[in-house]
Amino acid sequence: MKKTILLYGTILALLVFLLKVIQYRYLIRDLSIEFYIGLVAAFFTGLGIWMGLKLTNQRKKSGLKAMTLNQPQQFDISKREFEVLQLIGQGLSNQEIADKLFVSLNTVKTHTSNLFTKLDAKRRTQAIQRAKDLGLLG
Amino acid sequence: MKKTILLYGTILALLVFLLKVIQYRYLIRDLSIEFYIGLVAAFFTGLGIWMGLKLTNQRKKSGLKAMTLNQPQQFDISKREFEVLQLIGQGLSNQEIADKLFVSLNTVKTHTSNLFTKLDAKRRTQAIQRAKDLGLLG
DNA sequence: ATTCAAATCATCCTTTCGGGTGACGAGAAA
DNA sequence: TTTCTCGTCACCCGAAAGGATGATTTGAAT
Repeated sequence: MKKTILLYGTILALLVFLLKVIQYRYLIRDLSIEFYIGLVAAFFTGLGIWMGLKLTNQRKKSGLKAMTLNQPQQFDISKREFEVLQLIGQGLSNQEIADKLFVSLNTVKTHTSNLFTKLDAKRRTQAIQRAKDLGLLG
Repeated sequence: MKKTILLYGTILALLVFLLKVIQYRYLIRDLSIEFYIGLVAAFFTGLGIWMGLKLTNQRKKSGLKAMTLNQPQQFDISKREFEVLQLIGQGLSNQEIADKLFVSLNTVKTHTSNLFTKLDAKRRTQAIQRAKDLGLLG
């Protein structure tokens, strides 16, 4: 980051210097101040976009780190609860989850209740949101 | 997009004009051309970063799958239904959606019913999944 | 003017969810 | 051994969600 700022400042200084040189060498100072400004504006707009992309790329990288799946244990979520959470995220009903995990509907409901408490969610749709924010789900 | 370009050009023109005015009014033209350039550079760098973020935000949501979000109209989903769909995706209950959109609970239920039919989903959690698969939600 | 889609709201009814509580066995940890 | 967590299951009850159907209004298109 410091490198970027330094590079940035250097480019700016160089550009100013370059313009100065052109200015004093060819004496076109009065002819096209607008041209200069337009040039600088266009150049730095592009540079800004580039920087913006770089910044978002870093965010994507950090997002990918989160995408490498945070461990549910870090949020007091047990393995079984996490299984249920994943199935909820896939849009399954409690009954379908129960069938898929070979347990009773009541068991699934217990797990979901605990999940909602631990994720601070009131609904399963909210739980999905929370889980994704926490990097627990893709 | 055209609006953005127009706005952009307008801002640029205004800035140039402003500098011109300052230049001829206070006769400080020779004193600080670097200052002008720096100002313009900083301003347009910020503008570029802002534009870059705007551009990447729109592509960020779709992630690895597609570059742009699909339009809900392509799936016979009306604007209002899409609004409801988005709020569902944010984990809101029907009542909360009704409050946020200033309509009755029954209206929201009608929209959700139509959504489930159009998305071939049985539950709202499933609808979220389908919508994301179709590139309708981030 | 007529047609049509969208948005709105309603009623009735069923299913699913969610909260609260209690219980019991297995295994790990103290 | 005792304690504790985890996973399992049950019951009750209220809230939320979902299905089916019909009605009204408004705005846009024909």
